[in-house]
Amino acid sequence: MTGYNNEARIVQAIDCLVFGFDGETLKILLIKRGFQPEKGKWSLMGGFAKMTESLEQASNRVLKQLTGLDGMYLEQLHTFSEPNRDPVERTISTAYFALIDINKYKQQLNDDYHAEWFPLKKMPKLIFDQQEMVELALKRIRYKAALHPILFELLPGRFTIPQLQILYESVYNTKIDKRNFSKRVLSTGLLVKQEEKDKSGSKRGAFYYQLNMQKYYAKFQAFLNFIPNPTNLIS
Amino acid sequence: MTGYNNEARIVQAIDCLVFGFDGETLKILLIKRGFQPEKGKWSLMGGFAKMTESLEQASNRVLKQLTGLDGMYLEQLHTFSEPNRDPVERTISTAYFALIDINKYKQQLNDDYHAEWFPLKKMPKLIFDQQEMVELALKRIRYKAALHPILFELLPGRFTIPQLQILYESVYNTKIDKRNFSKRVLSTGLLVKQEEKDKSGSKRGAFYYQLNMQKYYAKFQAFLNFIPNPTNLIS
DNA sequence: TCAAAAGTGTTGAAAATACACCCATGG
DNA sequence: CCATGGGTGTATTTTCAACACTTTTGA
Repeated sequence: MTGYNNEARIVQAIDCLVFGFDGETLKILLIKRGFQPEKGKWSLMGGFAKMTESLEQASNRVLKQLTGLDGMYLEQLHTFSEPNRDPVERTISTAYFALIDINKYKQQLNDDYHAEWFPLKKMPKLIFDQQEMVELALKRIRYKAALHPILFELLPGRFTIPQLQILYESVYNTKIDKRNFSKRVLSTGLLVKQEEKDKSGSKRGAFYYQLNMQKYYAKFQAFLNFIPNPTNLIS
Repeated sequence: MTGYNNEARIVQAIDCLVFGFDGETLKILLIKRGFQPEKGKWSLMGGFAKMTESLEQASNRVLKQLTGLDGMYLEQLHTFSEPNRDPVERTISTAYFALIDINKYKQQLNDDYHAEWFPLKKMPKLIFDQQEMVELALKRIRYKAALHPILFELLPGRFTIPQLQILYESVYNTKIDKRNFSKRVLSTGLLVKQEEKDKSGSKRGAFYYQLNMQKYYAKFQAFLNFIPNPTNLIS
């Protein structure tokens, strides 16, 4: 026996949803397709699984090509398998989402793929079922970030509490009381106050914080509360 | 252009993790493989995606074959893609888990697949990476059931609060105070008290409850609390 | 000196926990 | 009549939400 006889063999794709935060708003990285079909349209960065690599390896390979980055936060989102989702040929695609520090993103790779960051509200229409992928990823991020500290993946190694608050506010499209917010995040014990201040955002300056990586890994799976009344937000 | 040239084509499998509750403990439905490879060993019920069906359709097809049931709770768990996970041939498998009312399960189908329910603690070793699938499914169920009312899918249309409590206790392998438990579940507003009692478990009898399906669908995504101190349980 | 953002504390309300006794009934 | 499981209430603690003023400093 050298294989499964009589079973269909299907092209297996991956699509990568890359999110970043520029200090103001959550953004997604899209490429301008340089090939058919849908040449010239905006799309997610994708690729195909090779015979000898896992889908995680394929995603990391594609993300490295696109961003120059390794070892970023990457999570399997969902596998999309509608028979007609790809007009070229029956294709099954597993979507992954990545959260990166937008500052580490390698600008010079832009040109190869004509990649561009889009605020989610200004995102162009995407090809195939990619719109659905983005919506699902946003839901997942909002869900998970209400309970787990994933949004730190979007920030540089040092960040201020006001920066962090703007990030949460932009992800949930809401305003949060700053007194309660800082109490909540500091009570997790994940943050270590630095001596230096970030003077770029104000005259007085805001203290930098860093993640305590020990506690970050230890508490990642715990239910923490980052968002007031999450029940009201996630419908 | 009639397809993607030069891309690998891979056999796409699905594996179904079927969970049930017998009033005492959470169980999983396994089949005894009647074919190679690993003939005679216990395994999940699986199948292959046909060219013209989605993976959801494939899972439902396979589950109908196995259990005789339609329309059960079914959720995509994860896609497993290690190149060597299947010794026969490179195969990618998307795992789905189903929660069913064990009483609706059609016993007569047993014989076709030599299917059997196993308490999770007494589960035999499974083939390939199926052990990993079961562990991941359990994690997902525990996670989700702490916040959302999915465990009702395991119960018959009418059930008592003591039955429900035993279910939660067995899923989380813990003891819960019955006064606080009934307060918690009743406060969700999801349960409708019936006039009749279940006399099978005690002389006095326990009132039956039914789900208010309107509210069940409406509140499914909300964060409800079914478990005390979930942070301590889910590590 | 003043505009603009950072930082901090208290109080009341709501939710969660701990805990123990009475009830109904079949045998 | 009694053993067994079903059902319920309260007091305490903890958590969450609402809310406003002072500090710093570059321009």
